[in-house]
Amino acid sequence: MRFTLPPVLTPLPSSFYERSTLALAQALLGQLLVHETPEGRMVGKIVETEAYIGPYDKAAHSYNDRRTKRTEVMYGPAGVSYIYLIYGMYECLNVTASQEGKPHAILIRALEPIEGLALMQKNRPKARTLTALTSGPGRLTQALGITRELNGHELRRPPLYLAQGTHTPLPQHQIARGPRIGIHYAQEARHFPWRFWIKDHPFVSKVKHEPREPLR
DNA sequence: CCAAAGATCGTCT
DNA sequence: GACGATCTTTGGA
Repeated sequence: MRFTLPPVLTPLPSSFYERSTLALAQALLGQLLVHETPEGRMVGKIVETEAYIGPYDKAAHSYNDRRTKRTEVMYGPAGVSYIYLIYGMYECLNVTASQEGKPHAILIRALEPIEGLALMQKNRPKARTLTALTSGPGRLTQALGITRELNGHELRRPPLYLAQGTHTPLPQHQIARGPRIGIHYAQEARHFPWRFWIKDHPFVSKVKHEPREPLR
């Protein structure tokens, strides 16, 4: 580890979430996701996000006001976890956004591991490279041990919360944006540039990178 | 009740 | 680049 985090991290306040969904998707870049478990604390820096803006976004679970048991937390206040199972196998973590009644959410797509690397590896024995540990929405939840049990959790207290990153907010020139991943079915919405990532960051998912160091 | 599809990932060719 | 794993959610009969 290149640097050490303080033993106590302070959760971001609720005011952090009070901004437009697209602004929040960018503000989340560089912030820390913290999961405290009996086995230890794991911390990752958020490097990639995607916004889902319910009512008029065909890629969103809440499109066309599809209010169901699953999407219920999207309709609540901002700063709450929305965690669902995808493809019968992987959990995806979102942060709810916008005001109550507006079903917006931001998918966390990739992290850079900051603390608890050994525990993450234990949680994800299939990862053969360092980036395969947390680069992808299904990968990062597995690495940090985040499951649907934490759905609906307010992300301002243990065991799962967000904390301020060291160089945030990031300067605009370090932020890239483009179409979202894996939503080919969403017709016109698949072109919306609602995916954000830290430019040239090696942990961003689904892009060509330099060859990886093997992870033993 | 049943069928279909999915905000993914690892493995194999 | 293709394919299968795996199971919940959803919508329609």
